[in-house]
Amino acid sequence: MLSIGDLSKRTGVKVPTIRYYEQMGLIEAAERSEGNQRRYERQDLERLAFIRHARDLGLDIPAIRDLIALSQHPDLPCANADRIAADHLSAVREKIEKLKKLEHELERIISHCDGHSIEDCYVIRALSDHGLCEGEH
Amino acid sequence: MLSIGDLSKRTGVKVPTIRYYEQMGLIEAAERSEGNQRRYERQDLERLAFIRHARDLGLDIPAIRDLIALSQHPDLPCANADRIAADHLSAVREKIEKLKKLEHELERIISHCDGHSIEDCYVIRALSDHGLCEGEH
DNA sequence: CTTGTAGCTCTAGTCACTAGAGGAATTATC
DNA sequence: GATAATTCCTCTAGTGACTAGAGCTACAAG
Repeated sequence: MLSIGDLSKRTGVKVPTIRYYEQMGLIEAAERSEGNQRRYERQDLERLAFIRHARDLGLDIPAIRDLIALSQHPDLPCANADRIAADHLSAVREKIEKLKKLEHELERIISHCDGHSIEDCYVIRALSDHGLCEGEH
Repeated sequence: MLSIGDLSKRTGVKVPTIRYYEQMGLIEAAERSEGNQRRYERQDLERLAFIRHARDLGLDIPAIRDLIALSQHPDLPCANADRIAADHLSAVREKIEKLKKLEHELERIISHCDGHSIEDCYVIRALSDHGLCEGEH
């Protein structure tokens, strides 16, 4: 039987976050000690590690809820789980594309600035005048 | 003299967002009509376009506040403005790196899944068992 | 038995908006 | 000039995934 602090140390998920996940329905409400403190078992450890892992991959809570639900029906086809992952992958790729555009624009603006006064500062001027930009954003 | 709606149409910034920017101190409190409605001038249009542009580049509100303050001292050196942009560029690059790692991990997980049952689903298994991952995350 | 740590609940704060309620002002139409 | 439609006002609360803090209780060590 683990306390919430033990669970936290073993999974790297902070104590308030564990309580938050319980509230969000990602983990079942834990059993309690006589003094009303949460007590966990190995099962909960695994569940929380799963959640942690999915969060690290950037999945949001509704997606994780879905994956947990799916994982409890081992006999179903896994197309749905694959779809959740694939959709997330698309979203990640889109974000990368957007950020790359920003990266290039920022590089360009910065490299154009000669570093003298604000009056001539290309950073400020580029922000003031969209016409100095390349591409749309 | 423009109404808030006119300003919104011309800059692409939504009406409530304009009011929000006023509240955040990014734009000065506008003059009011007799009936207490905001009235704007060309100056405000330019300021708002500047803000919009900076937000599109991903700068946060405190950074924009700083840039606005700087832009009002044309005689100062522009090192500070450049630094804000350069710091933001670093942050953008870090995000890209993190997302690329996620992208690869997701690709790997998805490609390993044979698409049959949840029981064997690599997506679910990879989440359950960190040992199946490459790299740290 | 006391002290210190860890636990409990509940509320509010983060960021940059967005949505909605309930009411007043302005503009367009008749 | 009356009415209707649209826009505007303020204020509050909600978003996601936590995080911080207040005020209190439980438990372990010495």
